[in-house]
Amino acid sequence: MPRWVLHVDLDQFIAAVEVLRRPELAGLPVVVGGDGDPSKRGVVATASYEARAFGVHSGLPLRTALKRCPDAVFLPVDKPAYEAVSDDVMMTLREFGTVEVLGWDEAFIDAGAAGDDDPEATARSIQRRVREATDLDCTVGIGENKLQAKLATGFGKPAGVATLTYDSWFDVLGESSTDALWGVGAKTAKKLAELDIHTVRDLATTHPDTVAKRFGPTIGPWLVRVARGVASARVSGEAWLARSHGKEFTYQHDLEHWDEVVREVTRLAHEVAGEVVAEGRPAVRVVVKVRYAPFFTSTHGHKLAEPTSDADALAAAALVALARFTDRRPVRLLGVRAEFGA
DNA sequence: TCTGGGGTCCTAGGACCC
DNA sequence: TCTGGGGTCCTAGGACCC
Repeated sequence: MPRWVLHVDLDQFIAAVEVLRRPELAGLPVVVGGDGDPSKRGVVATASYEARAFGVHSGLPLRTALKRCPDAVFLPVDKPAYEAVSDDVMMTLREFGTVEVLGWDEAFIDAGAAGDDDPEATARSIQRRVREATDLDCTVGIGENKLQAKLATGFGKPAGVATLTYDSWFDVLGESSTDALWGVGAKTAKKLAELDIHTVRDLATTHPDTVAKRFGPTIGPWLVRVARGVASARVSGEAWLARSHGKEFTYQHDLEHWDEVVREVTRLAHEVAGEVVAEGRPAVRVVVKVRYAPFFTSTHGHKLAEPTSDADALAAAALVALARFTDRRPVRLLGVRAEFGA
C-alpha cells in the first residue's frame, strides 16, 4: 500500500482573508498588493477569482491591474493579519498528522503515518475542519510523494480534491510543457526547448547525462527525476531555521543622490538588525542589493570579521559592501540581507 | 506588463593552498 | 622558471517559489 502525502493549499488565501473581515467585499473583484494605491509602483500579491476574470493575477504591476479592472477594490498587504490566520490553519492541519509548512497558505501533511487507506476521505475531513475553524476553503492534492501531491492540487482548484500517482503521472502530465513541473520556470523551459525537450514526457525519457551537460550534475539529473514524478515523500515537522533575513524597498521616485543611497542602506541595515536580534543567532555576512533605474540589479556582500547581531556593526558592513558599487546611476530599489552561519 | 518583497538553493569562477 | 591537479572557501549571479 502506498504511503500517501497530502498537499493543502488555501484558495485565493490573501483575498479570502480580506473578504472574511469585510464581508461586503464578497463577490467583488478584490486586488491586494503594495500599499493599496494602484497608481504606485508595486505588484499584485493576490487577486480574487472575480478580479482574475479581468486578467489580473499575482505579479502583475498594480498600474496594469488598475487598467484591466478599474472597478476592483484595491487593498494594502497586511502581513500580520495573514500570519495570524495562517497560524490557525496550520494548527488545524496538525490534527491530521505531521505538517510541513510551505508558506502562509500551503502545507504538506503526512496522513499516511496514521495508516491511512482512504486519503480522499481524509482530504474531505481536512477541508471540513479548515472551513469550521477558519471559514476558508482549501484544495487538497494527494500523491505518493510531495511532488505528486503538490501538482495534484492544481487539478483540484478550487475547493476540490485531486490525486496524482506514479500510475497516472504520464496520463495526466506527459504532454504538458515542462514548466508545468514544480521547480521548472520559464528560463529552464526555454533552455530545455533548445535541447528539443518540450514536454514532461520528453524530459522524463532523456538521459540524465544529457541534461547534466547543460544544467550541471545536480540540477540536470534532478530535472529528469522531477519529470518522472520522482521525489521525496518525507514530510518534515521540524521547525524552520531561517538562512537569512532581509529588507528591500522600491522607491516611488528613484534616488538620484548617492548620499541618499548611503542613508537608506544604513536605515535598512538597522531594520534588518532588529530581525537578526529577534532570530537569536548572529549574522555572518551582509549583502547589499542595488537595482538601478533601468532595472539592472546587482549585489555585493561583506563577510563580518566575527558573527554579530549588533546594529551598528551590521550597518558598517552594509556600507563596506555598498562601497563596492561604483555605478552612480539613479537607484530604484535598495536591499540589505543578513545571512546566518550554517 | 515599466516590472514587490520575502526567501531558498545551485553554479561558476577566482583565490589560495598543497 | 611557460606552468599539473585537486580541494576548499568565497563571491556574484541565476533561477525558482509563494
